[in-house]
Amino acid sequence: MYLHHPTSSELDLPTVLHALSDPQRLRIVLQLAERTGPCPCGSFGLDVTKSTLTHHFRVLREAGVVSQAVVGTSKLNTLRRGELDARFPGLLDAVLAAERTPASAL
Amino acid sequence: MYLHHPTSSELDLPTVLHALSDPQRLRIVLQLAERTGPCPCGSFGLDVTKSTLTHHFRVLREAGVVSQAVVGTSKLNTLRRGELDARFPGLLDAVLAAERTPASAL
DNA sequence: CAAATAGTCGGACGACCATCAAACAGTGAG
DNA sequence: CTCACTGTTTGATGGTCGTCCGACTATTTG
Repeated sequence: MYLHHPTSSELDLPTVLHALSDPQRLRIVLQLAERTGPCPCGSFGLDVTKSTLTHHFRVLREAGVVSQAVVGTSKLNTLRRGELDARFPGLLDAVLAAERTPASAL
Repeated sequence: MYLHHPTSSELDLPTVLHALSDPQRLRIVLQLAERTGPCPCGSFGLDVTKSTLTHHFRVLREAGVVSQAVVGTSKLNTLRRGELDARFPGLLDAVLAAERTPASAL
């Protein structure tokens, strides 16, 4: 079972922005950024079905936002900070900061 | 003919990211950032129909990315840099920089 | 007034999206 | 071996998206 991950130079801005434009996926990315190590799909407390979860992680992986490694029965997810920062400097940080700041804090 | 523009605190991250996730709209935003003053919808050299153009500008305006002012027979568009930077610091700049940098320049 | 210009509106189209339910597959523990 | 766990697959549904066409409105200019 091979999992395709785009290389740094294959990263496409509209595709990445689209991957980040969904609230559930944004929640995943934020938690991934705040955790120290790789973590399985089912550990994000999202209120959606397993199949929907699979879908969201596939979108994130194919956009190049997340990398997935098969370990035993789980898929361990990691934020691809390095690649993202190389191709789109500052983008991920800005998105994370924005997501962390509620509108009320203005 | 009233045009709704969301206020700074009404700006929603997924909505803004979605507005920016389309190649045509990205082109509009980039040109808007590189120009000095407000400019009408038809001045971006996009290869789409007028009605498609209307659609894209509505998406951008309703997301709060662009502000539109009716002047005579045109609608003058301006990038809402201030509001965007206030609510999502660094986001617009990162997107613009990313859009300006081709994948080949790595 | 007539023509040209700038954009809108409604309807249509195919494509894609987020979601679910149900059945399935692989791995690890008892 | 069997059960529990993690995630996949398939198929479906309702919704949204980007796009077009054609008709329309409103403004400016001749």
